[in-house]
Amino acid sequence: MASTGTNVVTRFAPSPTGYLHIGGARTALFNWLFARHHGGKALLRIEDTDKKRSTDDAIEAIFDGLQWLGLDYDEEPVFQSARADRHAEVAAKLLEAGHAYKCYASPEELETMRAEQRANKQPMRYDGRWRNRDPEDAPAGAPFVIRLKTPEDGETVIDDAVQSRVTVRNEEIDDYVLLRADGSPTYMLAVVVDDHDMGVTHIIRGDDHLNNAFRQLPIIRAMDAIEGGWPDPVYAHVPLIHGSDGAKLSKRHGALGAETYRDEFGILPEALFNYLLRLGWGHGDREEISRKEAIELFDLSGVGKSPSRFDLKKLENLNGHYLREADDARLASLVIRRIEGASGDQSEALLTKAMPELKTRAKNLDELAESAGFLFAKRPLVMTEKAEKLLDNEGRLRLRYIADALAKENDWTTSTLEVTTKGLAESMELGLGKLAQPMRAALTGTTTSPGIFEVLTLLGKDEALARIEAQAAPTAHTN
RNA sequence: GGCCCCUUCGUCUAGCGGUUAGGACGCGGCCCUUUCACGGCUGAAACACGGGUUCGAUUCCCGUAGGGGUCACCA
Repeated sequence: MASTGTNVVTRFAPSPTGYLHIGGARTALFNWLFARHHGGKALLRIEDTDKKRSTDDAIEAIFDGLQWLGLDYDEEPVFQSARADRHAEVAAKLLEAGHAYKCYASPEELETMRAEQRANKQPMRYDGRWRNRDPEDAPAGAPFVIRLKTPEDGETVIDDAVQSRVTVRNEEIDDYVLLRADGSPTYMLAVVVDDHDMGVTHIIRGDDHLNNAFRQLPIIRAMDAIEGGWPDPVYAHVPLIHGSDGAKLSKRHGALGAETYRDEFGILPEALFNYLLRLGWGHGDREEISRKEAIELFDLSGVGKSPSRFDLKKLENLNGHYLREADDARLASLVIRRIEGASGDQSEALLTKAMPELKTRAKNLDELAESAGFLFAKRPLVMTEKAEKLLDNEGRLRLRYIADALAKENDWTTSTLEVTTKGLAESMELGLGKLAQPMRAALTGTTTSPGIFEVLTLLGKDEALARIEAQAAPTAHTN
């Protein structure tokens, strides 16, 4: 089926040694987008061959991260560890057909070989010492590995969909191990076999695998020679994401899991989706791109060849954009658990009501939660230092007048309150700000908040007046 | 060290022989304004270097420098 070449099949193949880090997430995104763009299939494979480093928690974290980003897959995930027999079967075919051979060199022997190569400044490669040796020479009952017999002459050319034409001389590629002494497959064998069996047509992955492609291709070509039906896949090696210092993003180097962006940084999935899309891929001037548009626009020709650096500032800017677009009730449900003293349907309803005013002022969910704090604060409010300064004698005196005026207000709506307050300011020959700022301090305990009349209505007449009263001078004649 | 890849504002990028080198984030200024945001306007900011090819190079070729990746019975 893969030989028809018309149906696109991509795969994301993480190894579950940790969370879904940001580079993996982008690789997953590109694969998914490419498949969706072409109406093909997006597949998922867990490369859990290394049992020692793979954990169930990591697998869960990866599924969770992908789901959060909205990347879905067309078939059940393939677990590489379950396919060891098939990998061994292919190795046996290669061996039988003379494309592979048994190597009896011990790990210690190979280590000294490398040490010598290093000392002589030679390239460190397996020297093919068992390639043409008579199997009769094998020490009886000694363990052996199976190595691929790679071409010695000529060169291999890959027309990479991102890197364009890349050529490597075949002598650079050594006879690497396919099957370990214990009969288990190596990664190099497993990927090739799995990609073939899954019908993968386009291999989109980080360019740290570019060199691997030249090692994997010989397996594919050998199997194609043996039984046919093993076409070359299209390779697309995407440049890696670097940290702000220009070094490869790794666990030691600030590569965080998707859930960290979600839980700790308060990032919306659509924001990360958009940011990751634009990291390494561009389409003219387009910056804000929806999921739907991304599927329409994405193609490999838009992927750049140079590595990019991760920039949290830009992610947060994008997040602010999506926050403003997001549904109010959804945001309320996301943010409520981040707010002290807020819980239950009533709180959530109030949050939802306040959300249009709050969300223009936040870049992430934490800021959103912080700005909503005043809605749920208990009297007496704790004042910030700046708020305290606004509540000097003068401020408290003004609050006295405001309290008296607003207490008589029956129509507790923003428009009416605005008329009343502005009227009061006028009669006192003060700018509105001279009244609004002390009010803000009294009502929210801070110097920044949504519009003061929105704050009044959100709090309701009783609570608002109580807060103002709590800070107002006892009488209008303190002096 | 061998091999492979990369190089446009600080960052993400547009550009695909002739442009005042465009946009976005961030930064500065102004406007809006009850605070903070949002929004609008605006400013500073880039073709790594050296050779070619060409009437003409950011764009094509070759070097140099710098950066990155990779060299396991890990994946």
